Amino acid sequence: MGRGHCGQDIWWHGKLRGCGYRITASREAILEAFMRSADRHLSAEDIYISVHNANPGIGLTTVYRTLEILVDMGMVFKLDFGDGRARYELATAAGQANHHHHLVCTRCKRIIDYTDFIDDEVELLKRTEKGLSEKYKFDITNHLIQFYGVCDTCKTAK
Amino acid sequence: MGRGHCGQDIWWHGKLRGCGYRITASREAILEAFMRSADRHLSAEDIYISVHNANPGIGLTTVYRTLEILVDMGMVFKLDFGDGRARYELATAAGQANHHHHLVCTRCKRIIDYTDFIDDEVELLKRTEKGLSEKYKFDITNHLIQFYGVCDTCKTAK
DNA sequence: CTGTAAATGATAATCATTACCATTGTAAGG
DNA sequence: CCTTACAATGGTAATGATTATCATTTACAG
Ligand SMILES: [Mn+2]
Ligand SMILES: [Mn+2]
Ligand SMILES: [Zn+2]
Ligand SMILES: [Zn+2]
Repeated sequence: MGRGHCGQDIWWHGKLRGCGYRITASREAILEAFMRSADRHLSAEDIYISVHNANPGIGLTTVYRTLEILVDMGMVFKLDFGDGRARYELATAAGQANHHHHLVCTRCKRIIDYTDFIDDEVELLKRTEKGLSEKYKFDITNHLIQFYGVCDTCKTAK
Repeated sequence: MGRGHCGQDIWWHGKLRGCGYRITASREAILEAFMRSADRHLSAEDIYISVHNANPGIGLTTVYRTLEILVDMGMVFKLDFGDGRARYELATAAGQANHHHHLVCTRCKRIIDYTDFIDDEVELLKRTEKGLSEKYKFDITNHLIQFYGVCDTCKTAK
């Protein structure tokens, strides 16, 4: 298990190592950028800029490459909200603290992260996953749930 | 209500007119392409090619433009499966006959349309939509549900 | 400390999607 | 059935996010 310069465990070191990846300054900086703004949906460029403050040497290519492996490993979730660029957020499995789904305004593209699940929602998802994985022999690792509609602002704006 | 050359009603004429759009040969050809392969997830280029057989004059630009208005009108659903191009399918509301969700293999990108468990899901979705639209004042028009995992083939191929 | 393969970054290439603009076609009104 | 206004079209160029290349640097096993 990796340790930071103050001695604390770094949770993601083991994950990277376990998949045969090396621990590098770029990867650390990019993960930190994610944790610094855990509430936003970052584009590759957002991360590139965010990382540049503390570490100007990191190139955009490395950001893309790192994002790809983080997505493959399941640590980061890649999202498409239809604005022409991919968005990324730290992945959280169903049941974890800040697991959430999305409410997308098709008019103004505003995104709302919601966690107000009806209690049954998690329960049903669990059952659905079980049924699907049995019938189709899939190992299900994640899900994406988004509701589309028109937000309050866009409604009243006519 | 529009009528075909044999007298039958054309279901989508009214929808287009209702939104102030004109009935054109391109739009007819594109809708027909969708109906001709209702089971696939077509890219803009797929449609362009499909349409060219019967109507070589239609340009790719028009395909993109038509897709955009069909998506805005809610007749077509735009999907992203992470292969670098948008995919489209005829939209079906929850409750309609062939409404379905997706099972996506993150390894080989295979997509399975599934309708199993839809009844349970639809019931819960209805309640969730109601709760969300009240709390966030959204008019919800659609939803996207995808499960990600590793398919049988990719598992055994290891 | 060293050797080796992974990782990086600058740059060029790719390629899906959009912007432009001159031309054509739809359909409302007479 | 004509006219007319303007929506729609299609060819082409431009855009912009993502990838590919390749020479150089770096992590880390031994
Ligand atoms: Mn989110
Ligand atoms: Mn489908
Ligand atoms: Zn809105
Ligand atoms: Zn697969």
